[in-house]
Amino acid sequence: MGEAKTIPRKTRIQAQNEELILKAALEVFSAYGFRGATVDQIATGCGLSKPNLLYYFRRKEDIYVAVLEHTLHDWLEPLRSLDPAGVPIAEITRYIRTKIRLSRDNPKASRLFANEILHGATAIGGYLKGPLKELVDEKAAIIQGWITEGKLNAVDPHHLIFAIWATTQHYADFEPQVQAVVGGAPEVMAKAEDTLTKLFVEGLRPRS
Amino acid sequence: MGEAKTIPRKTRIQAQNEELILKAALEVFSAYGFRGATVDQIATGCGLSKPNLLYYFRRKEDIYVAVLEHTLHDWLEPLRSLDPAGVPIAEITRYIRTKIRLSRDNPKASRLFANEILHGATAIGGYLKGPLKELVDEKAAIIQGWITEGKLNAVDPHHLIFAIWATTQHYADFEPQVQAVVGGAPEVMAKAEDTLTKLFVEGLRPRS
DNA sequence: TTAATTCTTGATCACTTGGTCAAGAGCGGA
DNA sequence: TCCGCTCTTGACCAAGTGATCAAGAATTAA
Repeated sequence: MGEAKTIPRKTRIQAQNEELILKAALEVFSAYGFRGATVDQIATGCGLSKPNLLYYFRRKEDIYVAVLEHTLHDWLEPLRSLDPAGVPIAEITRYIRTKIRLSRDNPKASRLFANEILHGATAIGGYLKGPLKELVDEKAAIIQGWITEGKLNAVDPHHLIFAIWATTQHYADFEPQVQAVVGGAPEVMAKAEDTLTKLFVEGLRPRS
Repeated sequence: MGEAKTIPRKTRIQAQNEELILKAALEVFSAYGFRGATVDQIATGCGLSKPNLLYYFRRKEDIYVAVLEHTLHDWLEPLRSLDPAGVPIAEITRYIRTKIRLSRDNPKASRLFANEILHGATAIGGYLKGPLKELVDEKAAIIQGWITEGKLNAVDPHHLIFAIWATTQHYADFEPQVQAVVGGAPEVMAKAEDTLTKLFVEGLRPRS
C-alpha cells in the first residue's frame, strides 16, 4: 500500500524519544522559560545529543509548542467537567479542590503556562482566543444560570473563574514566596485547600 | 572636610541617568524576564550606549536587583497600611481595592515580581524570608484578632492574604489571558474590582 | 544476507550577548 | 583659565547558543 508512505507511522524509537524529550522539555522550560532554556539543557535532560534532539524537533520553538499543547488539554479538564446538572455549591467546591490538587501535583505545568502568558502568550494566543474562550464562556453561562435561579450569590461568572484560577495556581506559580512566608510543610497545602474552599463557598452561598 | 571624599555625593548626571536606567530596566525586565532581557535593549531604551550603561551598573544583575529593590517597597505599602484599629470588613475592602488598582496602574512592576518569583526568587529570596514574612505575619495576626473577636469568618489569615494577592495581581500578570476571554474594555477592571470585593466580603462577613 | 531507511553524532558555523578597555570629551571647582 | 574628575564611546573579546551537515551506526523489511 502507498498509504504507509503518505502517512508514515511513528517508529517505536521515535515515539519513545519524543516522549523523553517532552518530559525533559517541561522540566527545563518550566524552570527557565522559553528564552532562558537552552536546547543543550533539554538534550542533557533526556540523554540525547543536541543534533539528535534537533532531528526530532527541528527548532527550539517546535519543542516548546509541542510541550505546551501536550499539557494544555489536561489542564482544562477540571473546568470542562463542571456539570450544569449538579448541585451548584458542590460543583464549585469540587472544581476548586480538583484545581488546587492539580496545581499541587503538576506545578511544572502550571509554571509553564504562567510563564508563557506572563510573556505575552505568543505561542498560545490563538488557543486562548479560540477554544479557551469558548469553554470559559460556556461554563460562565452555566454559573450565570445558577445565579439567576438564586442558587448562588450574584457575582460575575467570568471573574469568579479568574479568581479560582488565580488562587489555586498561586501555590504552584509563586511557590518560593509561599514557602518563605508559611514554610513548605505538607499540611500547608491542605490548609490552603480548606481556606479557599470555605472562602468561595461562603462568598457564593446566598444569605437565606 | 574629608567627609566629602569618603561619602561621595551623587552627581546630578549620575542621579538623572540612574533614574533613566531603572525606568528602562523595568520596562525590559518585566517584558522578557532576567535571562530574556538584554543589556542592549535597556541601553537603547534609555538612550545610552551599552558601555555607558555598564559604567553606572557594572553587571546586568546589578541593574536587575536595583530595579527590584526600587519597586519592592511601594508594592507592599497597601498591606503595610492595614489598620488594626479600623473596621475589619472596611479594612479588607480597602486593601483589595487598593491592591487591584495598584496592579492596574503598575502592571509592569507586578510582572517583574511574578517573573522573579516564578523562576525561584533567587535575587529576593532573602527579602521574602525576612522583611516580607515579618510584615505578613504581623498583619495575619491582626486579622486573626478580628476573627477571634467574631468580626470575621474563621479563615486562615495567611492564606487569605495569599488569595487577595493572587486574585488582584492576576489581572496584571495574566493580562493576555484575561484579554482573550473577556476583552480589554476599561469596564472590565471595574467589574473585576467589584466582583472580588463582593466575593471576599461575603466570604468573610459572619452569618449573623 | 542485503539494501533501504532511520537514527546518531562530531565538527562546525553564524550570531548574540555580557563584559572590558583605552582614549577622548565634558564638567565643575579653584 | 586650568586641572582633576566624571562621563562617554568605538572597538573588541570570550563564552554561549541555535542550527547545519556529512558521514557513520543501527534498525527494519525483503
